Amino acid sequence: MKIRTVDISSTASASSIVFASLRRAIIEGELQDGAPLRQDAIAALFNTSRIPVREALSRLEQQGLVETRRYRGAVVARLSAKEAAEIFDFRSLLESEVIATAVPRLSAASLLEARRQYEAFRDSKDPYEWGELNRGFHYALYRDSGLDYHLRAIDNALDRVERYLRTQLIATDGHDRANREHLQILTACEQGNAARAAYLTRRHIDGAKDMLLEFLDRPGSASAC
Amino acid sequence: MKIRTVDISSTASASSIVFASLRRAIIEGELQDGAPLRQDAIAALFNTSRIPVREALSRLEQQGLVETRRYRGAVVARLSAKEAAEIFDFRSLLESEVIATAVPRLSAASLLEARRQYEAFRDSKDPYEWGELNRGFHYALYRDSGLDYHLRAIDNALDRVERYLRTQLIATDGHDRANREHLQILTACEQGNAARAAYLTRRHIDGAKDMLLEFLDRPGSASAC
DNA sequence: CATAGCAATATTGGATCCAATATACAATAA
DNA sequence: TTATTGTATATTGGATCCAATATTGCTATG
Repeated sequence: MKIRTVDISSTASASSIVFASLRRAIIEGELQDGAPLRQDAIAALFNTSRIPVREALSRLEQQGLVETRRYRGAVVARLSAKEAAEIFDFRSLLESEVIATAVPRLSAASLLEARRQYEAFRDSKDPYEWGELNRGFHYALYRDSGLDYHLRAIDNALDRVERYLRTQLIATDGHDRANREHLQILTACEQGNAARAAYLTRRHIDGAKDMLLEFLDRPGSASAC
Repeated sequence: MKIRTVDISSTASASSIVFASLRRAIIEGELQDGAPLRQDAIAALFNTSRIPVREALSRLEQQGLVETRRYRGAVVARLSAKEAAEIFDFRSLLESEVIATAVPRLSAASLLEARRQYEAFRDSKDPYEWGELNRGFHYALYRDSGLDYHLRAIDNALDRVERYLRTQLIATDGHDRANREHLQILTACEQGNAARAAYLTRRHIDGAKDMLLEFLDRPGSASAC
């Protein structure tokens, strides 16, 4: 049959919808650090009961995006400069490895997709799109590595720091710089130079870390965004 | 006051007890691959309702230890040889980095603890202790790195493969080999040789991966343990 | 006899209700 | 007035109940 099908058994449950929405709200910075997450309030927002909310919160906690204290509720997880720095180091290590694995296997389709995402990121003026577009660019260059477990770990790590990354991109010339570096990485990939792609990726992330830390140190930038 | 106190606010909730117990049962291989996890049955075991069980299951799913299909329930997550291999590569990358960071900061207490754990692992005859003792040894050498995020990722990765590791340790001379390698790593750490500790750790994990894959390929060993 | 259709059962997802705990605030005593 | 105690309210954790879906087994029909 030639009809477009949907796997109904995998339609979203209430708890997965709440989970996805809260996750997005947190990584986009809409819910600020330390903001309390009241089960009742969230349940009311989604017109559901507290049960799916609690399930979503426990998943978010497992992922490190919220912190829960018994009988006191959940808050958006805070991130110290030290933790942020560590997560950037984590990404640097993993992403350079992943791209080195991917480059020899890169399909033409993935390269094309990467270029498309590169241009979309370059041309976007909306900081709230940057997170997705940035992920799209890097993911296009990573996916042919076949390292799914690594990719999930990278995604989780990005979830933790994305909002800080955005504030830094907004407040500095980070967007221009990211564009230049993306183009370099893309070029290395197109040339099949895995070592160079890995090196550039490492520098890309290390540089972002340094800029972020410098930015966080700057007085008055603590609670930006 | 001189009374022995307990932080009551951090006593365990039902769901966290169920979570910890199920996690242990899975990583120890007591619950086999693909085994169904019936909410009712588990709730009865713990003399509780299904609510904490569901929360525990959703946390375990987030961690990749169980797979859930809507309205069909949860099963212990299966692990293909390919995924297992990737997780070993993941550990290899992270653990060598972490130990390299830790070595220059290793305290005497941590070295002593590592030696204690090394001996306990060496002298243990009970394969079901090996997992904990192995973690104890490595963790003692990692903890001074201060890389908590990395350590959590390593723990999660180990959770996924520990039961396969044990079957392989039992069925081959893996325990002896691990002991020899542990001693080498420990010695390098005591000598403050970070690069060598990292190199040995990488080889330790890569070697375990190779032995496991070879073991899994061997006909008839598929559903061992 | 094999198979489609249907009913009965099992199981999960979610809603509502109750108990345990924390927080805010008023009352009281030094 | 200020610290302390008691109380009311808010909030979470868990139990029970109901609805939605999957699975199983039976029946009827070709």
